[in-house]
Amino acid sequence: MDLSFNNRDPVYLQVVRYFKEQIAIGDLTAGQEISSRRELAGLLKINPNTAQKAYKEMEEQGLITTERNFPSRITTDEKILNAVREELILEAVSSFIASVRPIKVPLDELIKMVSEKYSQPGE
Amino acid sequence: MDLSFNNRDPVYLQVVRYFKEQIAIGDLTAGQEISSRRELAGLLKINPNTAQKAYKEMEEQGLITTERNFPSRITTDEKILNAVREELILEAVSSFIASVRPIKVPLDELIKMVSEKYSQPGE
DNA sequence: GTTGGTGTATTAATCGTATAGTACATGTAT
DNA sequence: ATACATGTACTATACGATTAATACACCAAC
Repeated sequence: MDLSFNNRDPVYLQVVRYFKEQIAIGDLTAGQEISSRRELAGLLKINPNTAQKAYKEMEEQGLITTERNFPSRITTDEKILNAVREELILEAVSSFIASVRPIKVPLDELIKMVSEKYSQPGE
Repeated sequence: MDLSFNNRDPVYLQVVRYFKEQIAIGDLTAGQEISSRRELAGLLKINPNTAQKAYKEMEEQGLITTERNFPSRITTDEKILNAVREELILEAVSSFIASVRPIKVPLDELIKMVSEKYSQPGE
């Protein structure tokens, strides 16, 4: 589990995002059991309450389910799972477009830069 | 001056970004006089200190210069001015790539979505 | 010299986030 | 039964960033 935090966004949201990415690429699949709050907190060296907040957020979004005091699981609702990938991509694209539109950059220049950067392994 | 704020990013940074965009598209040019802190604050309905913080940030980045208590001006350093556009675009592209790389989206899918979204007038 | 507009500096108040600490109910395993 | 791990809930605190409030120094114009 490699998760490097940035300072701007709330930690619990970065955790949520990490799980969404894992779902999007299929590393987390329907019904799969995930770490307990306390275990995750230990792994990421965050406070258990922060982990709890992240899980609660995911719960409200329907990404995970928890029955009684069993370890939480990824939802089995394929509809939700499939939507995650689309959601992440759409958000990224929308945000990108919004950033760049005011500057009136020609589309082909954008595409060229994206293509070059995307191939490069370096950051 | 149309600047709509979002709630996540600090206002003073959004102001800085706005000025950078104006510089990038040539609406603000070398040596041009800009609003005073208080005037800007009145226009945007923000606290004068927030305007001050934005201007101070721009000053530190060399975007504007202030002599004594004269109104601040856009720098005449063309080198800096030309770099602004590149900087904004590069930041946007880098951030976009960083968001999307973990999801392993095929490049052509990305390009397709960007192209479609960029043409659409709607948000 | 007084007024009013500059930029600047300092301090106070606000707010979201993160953390700490604790407690509780539930269920499993020994 | 006991011990332990689970999820959940609640309060309190700390901290940093942001914003607000105020005051000050400077200078031009009248």
